[in-house]
Amino acid sequence: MKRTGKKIFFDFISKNGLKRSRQRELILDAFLSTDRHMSIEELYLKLRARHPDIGYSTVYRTMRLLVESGIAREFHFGDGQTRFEHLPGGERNDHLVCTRCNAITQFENETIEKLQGEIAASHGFLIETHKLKLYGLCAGCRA
Amino acid sequence: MKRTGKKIFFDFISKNGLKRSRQRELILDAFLSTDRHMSIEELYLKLRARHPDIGYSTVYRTMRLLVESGIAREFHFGDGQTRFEHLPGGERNDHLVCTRCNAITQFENETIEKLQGEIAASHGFLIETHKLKLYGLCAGCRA
DNA sequence: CACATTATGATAACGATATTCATAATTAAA
DNA sequence: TTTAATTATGAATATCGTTATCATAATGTG
Repeated sequence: MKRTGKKIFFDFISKNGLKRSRQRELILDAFLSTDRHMSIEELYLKLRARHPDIGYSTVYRTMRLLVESGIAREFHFGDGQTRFEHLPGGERNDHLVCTRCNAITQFENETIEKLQGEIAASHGFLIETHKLKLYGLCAGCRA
Repeated sequence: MKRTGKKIFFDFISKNGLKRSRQRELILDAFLSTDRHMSIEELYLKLRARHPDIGYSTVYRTMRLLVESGIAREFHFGDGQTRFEHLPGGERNDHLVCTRCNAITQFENETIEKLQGEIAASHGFLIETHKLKLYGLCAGCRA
């Protein structure tokens, strides 16, 4: 159990009366072993290369569990597919999204977050989370 | 033609060899007469109350035209449904979204936008647009 | 007014996601 | 360790929002 993410997930599993399975571990590994924002289909194809017996539904179901357990987070970038990112290591809510090549870069900015808090407060609003996406052209695509 | 939005839309219609229709005008009116972020279904239900002969498909098609003509803009707030907002009067990219009652309030903040520009610049990124959503509890739901 | 064109509404198709169900795997108890 | 109860799986089907198809109706142009 080298990975923190794995520990969190399997703790979640046992805490909720669920069961460990080969598939869940494989899907978790596939998810943890990439830095990209993978969609279900991408994860499925990646997995199927080595494990042709894994079903599409299982990937869906397991990704839902990863979200519930708090180690993954859903993201929608507007292409109709749900994508997932790692959560441990702090929430990553802010992204630069290239409208040409779809490259996604994350950033964070304390000042912006502070301002968000002030804006919310002035509306009597209590922030749970936020999402900030800057759409445009990345350095590569501008060149 | 009292409304600016109407003029823009029907100019777009004739400029593109399309035709005016009773339905298009009704849908446009329904859209213009609300401040909320309406989904297709909500618009359809609102319309059907007075005009039971309007079809679902026509609402979809017309909303696409409103977006193309530049007077409406799509938004996704994570509930799986596309919602539309008025465009004239400046882009509105920043929202407070209540996770309990789904109320949506817009805001804008120059300082945040300036910081966005700086962040993008430091990545060699050219911003075309942005979306900022603060999720949490609105004043009403906190009480 | 005629005719060519576009719009309509109903229905079917669609893609992403969710659910069903019979079978298989896992865990807890004995 | 075998059993028994429970949960997980994969395949197929259903669902939801959205889009396309198609025959008919409305529009607008000459």
